[in-house]
Amino acid sequence: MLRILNVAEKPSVASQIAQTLSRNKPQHRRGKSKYNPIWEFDHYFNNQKCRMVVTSVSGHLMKLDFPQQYQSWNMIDPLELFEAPVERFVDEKSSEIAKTIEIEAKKARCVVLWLDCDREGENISFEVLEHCQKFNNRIQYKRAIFNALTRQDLTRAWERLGIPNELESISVDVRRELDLRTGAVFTRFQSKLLQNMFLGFGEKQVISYGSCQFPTLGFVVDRYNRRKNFVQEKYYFIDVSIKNQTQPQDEDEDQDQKSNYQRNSYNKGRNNNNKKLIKFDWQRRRLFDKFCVAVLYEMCVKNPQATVLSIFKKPEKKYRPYPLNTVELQRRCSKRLRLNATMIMNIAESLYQKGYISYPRTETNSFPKTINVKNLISVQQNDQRFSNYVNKLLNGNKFCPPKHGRFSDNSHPPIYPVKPGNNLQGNDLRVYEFIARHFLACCSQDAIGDSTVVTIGISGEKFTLKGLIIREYNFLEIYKYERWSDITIPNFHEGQTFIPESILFQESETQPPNLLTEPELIKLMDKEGIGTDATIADHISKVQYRKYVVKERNLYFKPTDLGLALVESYDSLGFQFSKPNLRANLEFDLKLIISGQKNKNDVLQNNIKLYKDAFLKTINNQNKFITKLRLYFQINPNPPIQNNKQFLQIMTCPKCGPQTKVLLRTTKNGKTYCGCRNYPNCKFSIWPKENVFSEIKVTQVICQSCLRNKIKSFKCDCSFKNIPMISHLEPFPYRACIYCDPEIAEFVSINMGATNTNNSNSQNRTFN
DNA sequence: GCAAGGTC
Repeated sequence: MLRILNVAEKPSVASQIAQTLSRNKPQHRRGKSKYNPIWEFDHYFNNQKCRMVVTSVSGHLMKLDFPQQYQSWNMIDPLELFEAPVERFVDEKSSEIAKTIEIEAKKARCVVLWLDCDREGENISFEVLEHCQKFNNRIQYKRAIFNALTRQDLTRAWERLGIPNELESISVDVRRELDLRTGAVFTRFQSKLLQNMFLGFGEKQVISYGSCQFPTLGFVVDRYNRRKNFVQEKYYFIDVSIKNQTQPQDEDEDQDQKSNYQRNSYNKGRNNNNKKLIKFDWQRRRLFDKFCVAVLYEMCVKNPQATVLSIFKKPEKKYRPYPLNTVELQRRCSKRLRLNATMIMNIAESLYQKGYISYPRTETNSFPKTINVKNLISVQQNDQRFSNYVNKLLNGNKFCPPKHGRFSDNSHPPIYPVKPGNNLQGNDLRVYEFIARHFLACCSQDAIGDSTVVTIGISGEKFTLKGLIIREYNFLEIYKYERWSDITIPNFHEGQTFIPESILFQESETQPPNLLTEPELIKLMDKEGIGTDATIADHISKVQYRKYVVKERNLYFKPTDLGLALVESYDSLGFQFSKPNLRANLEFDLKLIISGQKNKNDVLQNNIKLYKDAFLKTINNQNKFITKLRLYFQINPNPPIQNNKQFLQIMTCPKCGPQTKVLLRTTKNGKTYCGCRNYPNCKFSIWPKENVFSEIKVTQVICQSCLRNKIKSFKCDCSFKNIPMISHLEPFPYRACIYCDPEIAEFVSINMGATNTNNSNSQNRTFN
């Protein structure tokens, strides 16, 4: 029978597809990975009976990385990582999943790719496809395109299978490669520089750079600096109050008061408790010109009679929230429950695994038509905390269909509770309860009130007072995370006049902004496109883990010296690493790749050039960079390695050919030598007997002697053109061939390593 | 020992 392999992005989706298409009768068996089972059932494909095999990966199947010879931080110049080859291979962590797919692909005629319908999903599609084709090069393939995991969507996707979108996938390849290269280059560079040059950094302390980490850090630093550099300014305003629960007086009730105002700020109620006063807002709010406010104030005091100019009444609403997506879950829980985003996501993940809530990684904030929200509401009927309210929604007239937000990931619905959370405890309970209350709130009506805005005039100045009477709390009854309060004010009528309780000349100062809180940071990252709903929490954790940022009082993010030093160092060179622009520009380019307006290589090469130029500039201006760092850290008087000489290219490798360089290197024991970049594949190396390599320079001179004799016999194609010269030999500079000059031979030994020739004498030969 | 993005 025709056998079709179906692969989803995660086990839950595989299960959903199998349940739906099989009409709830799939057979279940274990795969090689215990987390990714296989479902089987009979089905029809183009009216032909087929055997469906449905399984899943867990996110990306493959990993992108440099080949093994580029893994050494000590032996590889970070600069090389801009051009070094990169390899895509099955991630060790996914090896069992890959095995399942291999086995099933061998037996299948066709693979249908049910990966999430987003950029990453498109990329994973090609990873899965490539892996299938490796073991079955005749396998056919199709892409299932679906917007939700509903029967309707899945069935339609099955009936109208398409092809994977290669451009979308390519855009992800570009992002991955750039993130890898730039991350590795700058991480190694900064880590080594700080470890070697400054005190206080452990040999293993990684000072990472990442295209999302740095903007995240940048947001924190930016707010910190705005606060630090804030200049307080005095401002002035007029404060008009009336007595609370006092009916306004008629104008001629107390003529004596007027004369009192003329003397000074008169406060009729000064013996009363101030809390009993109701303050009007000055329509000018505040002015920075003291004299100006003083003049206006004097006018008011001289003629303090207030006249009610207008009374404006209108209904007012407090809007219920949109259906919950991941970013809002993190932002709101972080704000209201004071949990950090990583913790929230871990809890949400575990609630999802235990079946309490729907899939928690979603961008979608509107419910698809296929989901009956009333059924979801009824889930909460048995929960004592919610049963009364649920009753009002389902049996009263309090239900209102949720609003439609404008975000969608075309795959997952908003987050909602799936079963009652009666047994939960601690933070699990708090997060669950938030999700449940939020869900019920978004199925409720907006809160309704009546607002009254009273405007009065005193000597030409206007003051307003706003009152609010809440008529129906509606969603606020269940959503305890938001407040809306009655503001009771006395009754006024237009044209009415009265003498205020007090008119005061007030001065105050502008306040610096607070340090950044986690909900604010989440909002900024989301807005500026730093990270995704699923990774924002990771980036926030990472900048703390890396000690760039600390959280104070479990509330405010503050940059550390390290965080500030890094941002300022790159800033001093004019690089916007800590700003969101670079990432945003890349995102823009990726969209152009997808729309076919730019090609992969252009974007890749342009961006590599951008970062490479920045890196070269960083190295060439290391002093500038280091000067900034010295403001925060002390120089290590005994640096372990001469960092700047670490990666000098000495010559091309006589064994590997002109593409491969021989580099100046240092052993763990601090001994300097030259070694082929291709180590451990090539063991060619030059060992000085004394430490004579510190001044090695490369020349373009060809050694005629070598061409004719010894070297050639070692199959070292001596067409290499570079001859090191060693400076401490007289006359300076001493210029000679490192291979055949007897003077040099006294100072160096050359290890050719194992060669492919049959000449066993050629191994480990020295020059003596 | 490095990134960001999927995911368990």
